Amino acid sequence: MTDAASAPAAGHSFIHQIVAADVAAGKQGGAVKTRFPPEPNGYLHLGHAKSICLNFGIAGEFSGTCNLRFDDTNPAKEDVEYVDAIQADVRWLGFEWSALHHASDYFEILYLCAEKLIRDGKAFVCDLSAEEVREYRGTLTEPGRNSPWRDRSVEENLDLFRRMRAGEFADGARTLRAKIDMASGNINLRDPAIYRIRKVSHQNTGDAWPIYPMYDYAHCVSDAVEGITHSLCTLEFEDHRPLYDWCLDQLDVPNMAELAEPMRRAGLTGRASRPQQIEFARGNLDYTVMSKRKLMALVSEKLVDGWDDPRMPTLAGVRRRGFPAAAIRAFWDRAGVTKQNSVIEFSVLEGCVRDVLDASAPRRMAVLDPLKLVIDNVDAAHEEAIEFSNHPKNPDFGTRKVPFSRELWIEREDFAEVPPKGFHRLVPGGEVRLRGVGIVRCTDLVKDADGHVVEVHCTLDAETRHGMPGADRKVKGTIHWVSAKHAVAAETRLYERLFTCADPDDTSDGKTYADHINRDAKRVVQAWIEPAAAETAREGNVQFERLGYFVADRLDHTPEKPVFNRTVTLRDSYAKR
RNA sequence: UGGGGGAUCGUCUAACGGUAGGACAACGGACUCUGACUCCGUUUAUCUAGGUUCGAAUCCUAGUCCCCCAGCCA
Repeated sequence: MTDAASAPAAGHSFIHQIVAADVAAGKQGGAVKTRFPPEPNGYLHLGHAKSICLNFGIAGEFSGTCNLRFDDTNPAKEDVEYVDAIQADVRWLGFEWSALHHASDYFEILYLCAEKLIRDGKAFVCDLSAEEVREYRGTLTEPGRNSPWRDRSVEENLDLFRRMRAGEFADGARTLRAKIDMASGNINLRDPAIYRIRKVSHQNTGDAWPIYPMYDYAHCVSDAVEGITHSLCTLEFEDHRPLYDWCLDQLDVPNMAELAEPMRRAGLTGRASRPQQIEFARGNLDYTVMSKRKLMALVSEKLVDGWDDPRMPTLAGVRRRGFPAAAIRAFWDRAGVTKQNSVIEFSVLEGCVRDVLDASAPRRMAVLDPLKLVIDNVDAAHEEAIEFSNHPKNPDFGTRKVPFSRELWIEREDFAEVPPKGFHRLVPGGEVRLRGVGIVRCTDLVKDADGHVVEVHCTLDAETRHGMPGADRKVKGTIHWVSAKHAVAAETRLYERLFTCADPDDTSDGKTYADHINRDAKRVVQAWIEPAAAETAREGNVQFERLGYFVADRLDHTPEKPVFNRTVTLRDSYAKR
């Protein structure tokens, strides 16, 4: 990251340019304050990670701050389980918020602002039912009609709104609506509801409020009272921006003296701002789904083993899969930030994961599909510990001892009685190097009644032992192994992509995402691993040489009963042929 | 046929009137006690049509295609 070419793309995004220009012009006193505002109604996924990286990234680059704010204005959908999980996920991703807030902490402020709108004749209490409101709204091509309640007096509106707040009316009986323009081409401006009656207990405020503010109204005010300068959100909010601006222009939050005390009570110590909303495109990935509804369905229909299933694109899922947080961050840097809808290939993410893991994961040996290899010229009682380096390039990783004996497990696919063209591994009469040991020649096979090879015999060329003068002799292949006597049994969970097609959201062929689920995306295999691998700490990444990167499961793994999840395979230019 | 956005290699992105560049993918090759890593090389792009200009991905005009919006969800 030393030159412009390798600098993070996000650093040169159009948003970066806007912010840089604002800072240079001294807007907002040159301050940069952002926020990541999830609704606590589900787990965070890779798409959220883009927003997190962007918001915290921009704040970091401009020496600003970034808040975590729970956009919890709809108690019916929200739960503390999610507010806890979201905090854990943001921290795991590697970010620390400047302040933690809830939109619900601002209910009093929001209420005061609504009264101001009413006093200024900019909002009214509407008695229309939900269906009636829909009828009055018009359509995309026809203007709407004014509500018959639109011209109530300020006094009546104030009285009614206070009684809404007092809980006098039933759910859905009335709403508070902004008085804007029922003929606007932008439907968001056709007198949108800003408060609704919902006698539902809230995960943060309990039963204190029978009315709850709507997103468009609550979000801009929340941004303003937190002193946010740049409010970054996704493209679908572009036509909400006029409403965002309308509310703030009517309210002039920074100059509302009556907010000083409530802001202090909400833990807000800074000055309010006049924030600006900037929209960017969501980040989509192929071979997965990212909508909360579909992820929720995968969990509730038990198509996966929970929100943190390693097949899930949730942050909890990719974490359990073994994707390092640094790889997720690098991925969103590579993907960039623009206003173009796009679907990024999963291989870009895998590339980032391999980059990080190649540098950071210690090497170990494991055999997933064992075939017995007997070295006839090694004594049956022979045991030795061979020293292996833990990383091929970085000596800082140190070394470990790997036990070696007469009988080994090798990978079944590393032996072929009739080798395909280009096969570099063990064949009858052929030679191959046993990693760290020396060159062996296959001398014999043992087959079962069905003709399957169950045991391979070979002899070790003593001159080629590691450290011996003949060790440099070239052979085409090197294979990994585990000493049968010393091997530790481990459960390995092999994962592949969750969907069989690149765009599971595409329903043009009459199928839905559920029809494209890859039922074989999880395979559990009993493996033999070298003793040092069993000692891996939970959530520790390793590379099982020639197989892939694996992570010791953060919940189930113990040195006695090791459990590894396959994070990603190694690139394999042979398998592709 | 209302409003708001967007179109550059297969994918993601850079360019801010001056050599269409990078990453990932793919394909070759070198190296290798991981068919990994690393290194080298190759293929492939400005939605269309006009216009302005010495020069256009960029500016103008007219089209085309794609995305979002009619919750008392966010």
